[in-house]
Amino acid sequence: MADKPSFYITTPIYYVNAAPHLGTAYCTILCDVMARYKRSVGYDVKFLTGLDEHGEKVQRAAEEHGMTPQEWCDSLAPAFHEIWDTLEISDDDFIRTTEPRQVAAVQHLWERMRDAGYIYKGSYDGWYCVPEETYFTDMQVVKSDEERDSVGQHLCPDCGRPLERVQEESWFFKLSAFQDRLLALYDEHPDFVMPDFRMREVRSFVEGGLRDISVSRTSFDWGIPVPFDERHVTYVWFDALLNYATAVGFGNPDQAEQYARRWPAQFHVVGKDIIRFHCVIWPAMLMAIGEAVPEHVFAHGFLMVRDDESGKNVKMSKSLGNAIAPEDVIDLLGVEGYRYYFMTDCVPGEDGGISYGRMEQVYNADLANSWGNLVSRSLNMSAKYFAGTTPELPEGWERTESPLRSVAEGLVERYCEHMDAMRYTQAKDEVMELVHAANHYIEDAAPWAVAKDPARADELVGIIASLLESIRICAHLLAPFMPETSAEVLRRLSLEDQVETRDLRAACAWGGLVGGAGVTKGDALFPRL
RNA sequence: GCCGGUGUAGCUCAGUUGGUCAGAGCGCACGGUUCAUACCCGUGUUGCCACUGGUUCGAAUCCAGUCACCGGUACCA
Repeated sequence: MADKPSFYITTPIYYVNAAPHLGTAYCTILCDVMARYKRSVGYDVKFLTGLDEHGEKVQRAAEEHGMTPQEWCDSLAPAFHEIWDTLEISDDDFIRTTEPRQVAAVQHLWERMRDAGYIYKGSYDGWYCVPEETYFTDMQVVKSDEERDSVGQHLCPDCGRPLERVQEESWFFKLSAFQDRLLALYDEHPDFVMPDFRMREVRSFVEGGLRDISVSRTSFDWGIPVPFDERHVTYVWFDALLNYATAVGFGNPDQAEQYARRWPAQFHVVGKDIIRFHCVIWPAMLMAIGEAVPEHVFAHGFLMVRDDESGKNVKMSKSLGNAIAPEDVIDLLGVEGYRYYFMTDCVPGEDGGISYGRMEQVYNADLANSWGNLVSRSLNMSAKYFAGTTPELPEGWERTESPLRSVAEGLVERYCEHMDAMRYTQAKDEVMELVHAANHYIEDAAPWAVAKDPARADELVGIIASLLESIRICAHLLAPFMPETSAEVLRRLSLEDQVETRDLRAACAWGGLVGGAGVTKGDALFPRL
């Protein structure tokens, strides 16, 4: 275990009040594919996801339901575990910010921050909407006033009623002190923020100057108490962001070894709406207490609903009635089709235009017609021509020339290069090239004709063997996207012992097929829609 | 307003440092085939490479301007 390099990847912690939706699932699957891929190339992976359970909104929702905040959170958490199980998410840890480990870590952070001198007490000024019981910042108010042409009136952005000016004592984090160090970080690590256009956005934001941020509240109490000022509870940044460090033992002497091994994280995958917290505030917090900053923050785009008629992308929303739920997609494509569609048809980093029409297209073209049918026709022929088994392989068969062998040459290297950079669409294209080549090869080689001529028996062995070998390799490469389908394909080739790969390059070397082994044709992997 | 980006076949997009760069996949049309999930294979798809100027022997590829669209512009997990 310890001899393998560590790879630590995280999703954001999702806000417990909102049920898991297509966007959170998308982000989590992005991470899962990376986690599975990294395991297959030999990393000791830790994949973390979890829930953000503190805050005023949770407290209020709990009261409305006649529960304590903790009871309320406990009642919502199972929905997340369920959907992640359904979607084959292979998380190694699931953190909830109400857990003792998080409370201890956050309080430890406060002490370290205070000792380092980056915390001071000040006053948080803002606007409060009494009927809505919500706070707004100056910026939010000004922006909404500009939008509705009511400048100077200070109306609630949500309900439009007049706001009250409020002042609240608060602890502040000296974010302003980190401008230069953040810019230096961006210079030294241009891929700290990915994709690169997000890096430019972050940089120009920081170049514009930084303000200190309020990190505690006294107006509600559902939060982690500030250890040296019990009237205050921790506000989102210090609580939520720290979860990534907490989960690997930050501030816990009993877990010093794990922390040393796991931190810093390799990847934080986040939505583009929260990059500032991850790319500015979070590294500044870590710098303040002298801890290492994460290697990469990857910002994914939003899923937009694409109108197949007009070609326009529209935001998903309940009011527009165009929202798509994970369950809807599962019903249409199945879990593996779901994962494949979102991972290979949306460019990570950019907004994805999704539609049911497109889902069907991709599923039928790639999964049913190309990949599924290739497996089907190949296994069928092997079983038919070789009495229910793979052909007996002559000594050194893997060294004989074959059109498919040359397509497979270097494939795993090209694939890995793309996967490492989260270019899933391109990694998939590489694999599909072999799938298409194999389908093409069947046409050229016409094994059904060869099979009719006993004198060409050796030729038939070569054809079927290279087909099955190509399928075996594709199954390995598609496994991060569709783990169960790949496992099933390998099982049908009697290669169940290859399912848990720890050395993908070796697994994808030409020649891993076992001859004379049972072949199961089985049902269609992806029935056409 | 300011900063950044994009504009290439019906759709999604590739096109490195300017000279087979006019491409791929999907969709669609037609033809062929049968091992297979009515699949697969082949052929085709009449594109002012947004517009206008400029640099150059030569630009989708460099420069300037115009138009259109998108993202960012601090407390939204």
